[in-house]
Amino acid sequence: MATIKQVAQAAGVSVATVSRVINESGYVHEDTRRRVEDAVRELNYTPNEVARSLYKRKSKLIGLLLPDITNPYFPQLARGVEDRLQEQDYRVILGNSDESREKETEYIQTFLQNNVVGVISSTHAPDHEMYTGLKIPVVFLDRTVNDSPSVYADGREGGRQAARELVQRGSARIVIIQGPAAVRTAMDRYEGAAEQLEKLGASYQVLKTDSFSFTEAEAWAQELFRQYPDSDGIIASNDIVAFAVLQEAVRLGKKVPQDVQIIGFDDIPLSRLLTPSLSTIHQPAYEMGRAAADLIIALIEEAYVERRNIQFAVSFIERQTTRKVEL
Amino acid sequence: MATIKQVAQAAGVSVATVSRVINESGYVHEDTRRRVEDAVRELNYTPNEVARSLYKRKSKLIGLLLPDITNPYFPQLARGVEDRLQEQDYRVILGNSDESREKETEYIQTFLQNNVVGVISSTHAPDHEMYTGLKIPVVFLDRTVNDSPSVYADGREGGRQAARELVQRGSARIVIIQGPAAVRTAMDRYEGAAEQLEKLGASYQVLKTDSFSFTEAEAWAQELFRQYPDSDGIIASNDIVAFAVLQEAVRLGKKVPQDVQIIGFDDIPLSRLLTPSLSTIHQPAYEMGRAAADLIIALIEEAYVERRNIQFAVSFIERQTTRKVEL
DNA sequence: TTGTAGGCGTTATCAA
DNA sequence: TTGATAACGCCTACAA
Repeated sequence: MATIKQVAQAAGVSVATVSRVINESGYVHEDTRRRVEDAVRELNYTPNEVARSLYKRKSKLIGLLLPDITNPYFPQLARGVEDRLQEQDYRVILGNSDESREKETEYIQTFLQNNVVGVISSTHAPDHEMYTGLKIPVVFLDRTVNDSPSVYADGREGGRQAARELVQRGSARIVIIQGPAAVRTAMDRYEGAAEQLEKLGASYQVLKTDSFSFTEAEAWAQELFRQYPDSDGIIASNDIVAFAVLQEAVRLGKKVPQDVQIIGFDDIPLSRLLTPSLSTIHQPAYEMGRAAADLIIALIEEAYVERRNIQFAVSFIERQTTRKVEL
Repeated sequence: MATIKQVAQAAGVSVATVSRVINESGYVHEDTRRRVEDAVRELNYTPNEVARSLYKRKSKLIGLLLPDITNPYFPQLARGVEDRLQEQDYRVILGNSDESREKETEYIQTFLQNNVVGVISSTHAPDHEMYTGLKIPVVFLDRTVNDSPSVYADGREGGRQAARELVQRGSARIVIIQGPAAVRTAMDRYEGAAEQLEKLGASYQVLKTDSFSFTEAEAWAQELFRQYPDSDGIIASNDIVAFAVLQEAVRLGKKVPQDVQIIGFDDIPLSRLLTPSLSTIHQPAYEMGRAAADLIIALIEEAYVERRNIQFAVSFIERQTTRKVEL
């Protein structure tokens, strides 16, 4: 990697002049500009971001903290974030927190040590001091936070929709699978569903679970039908759990959607390829990622940002785990 | 963020001394060490990695270049890489290349600008000059490369296994779905399968496809049964395609695995939750990610590294899209 | 229009 | 055992 000094030498000017042309700042004669540009090309020079970062006390790096990239919902968020950031010449440092405060703090710390200019986090502890004390902007992604910048989907409405669709399609003994109580979004979905079912005067049961993980999804699915064997409509806490529920239902010889209808949440890419394909509540994850990136960039680059809380609408995606509604 | 100067002042020593204690280098009196440590704690000081990086001309950053984190196979690799790197205090800058040379070069460039000390790449162009010209170590992940450090699974053997298992379970009109010709691993799988089928004297057909994407998987599945309606055994190019094939088979009223058996490749987490669950060739993605991280760290920190090419064994995971073999 | 020089936060060399 | 100080590569007053 060539340095600015070498370019200066090659072009027969001072480093200041080189700096001026590459940053397009200050005056520089057309001729010398050309000479410098030639030298830059010649030496294949690109500025050392580290030196820049040291001087300016800020970088083009943004920290992205996700619970677990392995969970099928997050890659889409990550991709959205990354794509948008990339377009604006920012780069992302990735961290998997596993919802652990300790890991989160550690990452935030090293983000800071690397002069990141902002962080996008999908955390359960948005009001933890590790965030509130931060001097750089933070955007909470997939988390509802009122007084801090955030991008999220309307989980509550999603829950309502799921409930509505199920009832409309004739389920009468509905079970809501409630996700981890600590996860705000999971609770939103649950509350929305419960609220709507009550409003409709439908009876329902609740199965409490405490994680979204692959491995445990199967166990819950079994538990579900053990406790509520005659349930005819399941509102799953997310698509993964819905996959497991479908599998268990089939194993028990139930017909889906005839005997039991299932609705997931998230609309991960594979739910369309499931057999039968999964009816679910769609969250525009990729767009949400992009929006979060947009927001953090705005917060970094602009003095004032109007819309600091961006809510995305969710939508019911009708596929094959729910019955056709009679018109 | 406190600086070393502030710590020095607080401890009543010079920055050199502070540097010595935090780096545990050179002599420093026990008493002053304590004073410094107190100051460090007091001010909550952590060294600025950017300044360090500038001086040392290297960072604790490693670039990770993946085709598309959204493809269910990659998050596991990424997680493995990230976990291991994190344990050794390295951080990862993530990039999605979409297999585009242009994007790859751009990322490599900015990685360099940020003083990354190594890159882990899952590229199709390992011998492109952007890699060969690099002065920092590169590990190719999920790509077979003979003369460069790499971590990969034995795709060829995977293909053979898939073929063997299918024949053993009675499929006689097998179709191999061949992935993108440009993708070495896809070709390995294909060749392994073809080779084994020939060896077994089994007849087979080939359906050529040119990407692994979600959206097109369905189209290929349709194409597959249009061209080979009486096929009774499918070796899919990966699990996603297998998902699509299963879906199409069911749609056509075929019974799986009675009428047609299906074998996937990768063993993405959701294939276990599919209904019927997907028989597939397992690649230890997470471990491969970790191994790649181990390898890059070794290449960075050690003068000589013995095992520069690490091959992982694959294994057949028997689930429900293949018949039980008669003993 | 251009160049000099100081400083960003660290580390390492060299004297003291 | 400790402290000045140069240097890493860049940017920006300020001077010329």
